[in-house]
Amino acid sequence: MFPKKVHYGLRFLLTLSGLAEGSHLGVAEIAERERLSVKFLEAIAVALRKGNIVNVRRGAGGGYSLAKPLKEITLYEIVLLLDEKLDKTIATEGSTTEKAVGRFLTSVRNDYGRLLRRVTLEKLRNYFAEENESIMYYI
Amino acid sequence: MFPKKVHYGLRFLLTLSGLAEGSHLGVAEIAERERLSVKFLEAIAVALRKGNIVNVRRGAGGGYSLAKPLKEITLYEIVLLLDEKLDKTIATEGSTTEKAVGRFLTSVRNDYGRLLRRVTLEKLRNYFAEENESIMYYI
DNA sequence: CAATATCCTACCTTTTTAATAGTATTAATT
DNA sequence: AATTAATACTATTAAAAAGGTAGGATATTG
Repeated sequence: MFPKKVHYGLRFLLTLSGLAEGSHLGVAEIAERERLSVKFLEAIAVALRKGNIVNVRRGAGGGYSLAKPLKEITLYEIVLLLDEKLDKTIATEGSTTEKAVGRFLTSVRNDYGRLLRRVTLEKLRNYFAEENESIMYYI
Repeated sequence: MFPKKVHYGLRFLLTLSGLAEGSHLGVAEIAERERLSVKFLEAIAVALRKGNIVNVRRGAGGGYSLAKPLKEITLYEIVLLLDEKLDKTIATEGSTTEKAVGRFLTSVRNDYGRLLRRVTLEKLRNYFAEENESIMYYI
């Protein structure tokens, strides 16, 4: 249902969220930790930067950091930046059936958008924390 | 956001909803009215029949009819039958970030499913009725 | 200035979506 | 029973989107 870009983007942000205040992490480093393609992750990072989700510091010793805490980032922003499907308009022209179906599906898409806007990445962080706890028990 | 199959399927059902009780309409007839590919619409009709959304009468003089009124059909059923994306499971294995992201996105997908289950095709019919009214004014 | 990291453009491969064609099957009508 | 009108099935193809690669340009720190 969600493209890989969204999955990878969330893992990227999750990794950044573990960073100390004021520090940065490079894409190559993150890609290695997460076992993801460097080049593919680069493109995702650029998109997130353009959407003001992350800050960048270019050049040697640079990398990315979160522009705001996870609880202030909604899933809607992420999906909008990394999955172009959401904003392309549904045709509401043509025959009466076409118009009716177009308006109907548009209203559902709007409801879906509202749903995504209510979900923040704080929930993601909670899942992440849980996973790490359960690993702790093994040790 | 929704594939053509869903758009066409809804137009197909909308056309059937105008039918008198006990009568049937062939795919070729519907495809001509709606200016859709006969063969493509055939495949959609078969899927809807397998999902018990429509009844079929094969052979000469046959065709399709609604198996139940529009208000008893949810958008969830239609999307599930005509868009395979919704039921394929999201991976919740691998690294801790992968698991966390998997669980997070699965929960959102479930919320989306609940949203679709609350939407019935009665709303679609209302939009359709509106469109037809506004045409009436022109005449 | 050298090293390091992002940024940009173009390309390639695989998968999915959309559509088409031909044939087999079913059943009503004559 | 033959004819005809309809759905059902299988295979193929074309176009679009998703996923991934490659190389070099650009910026910035040390």
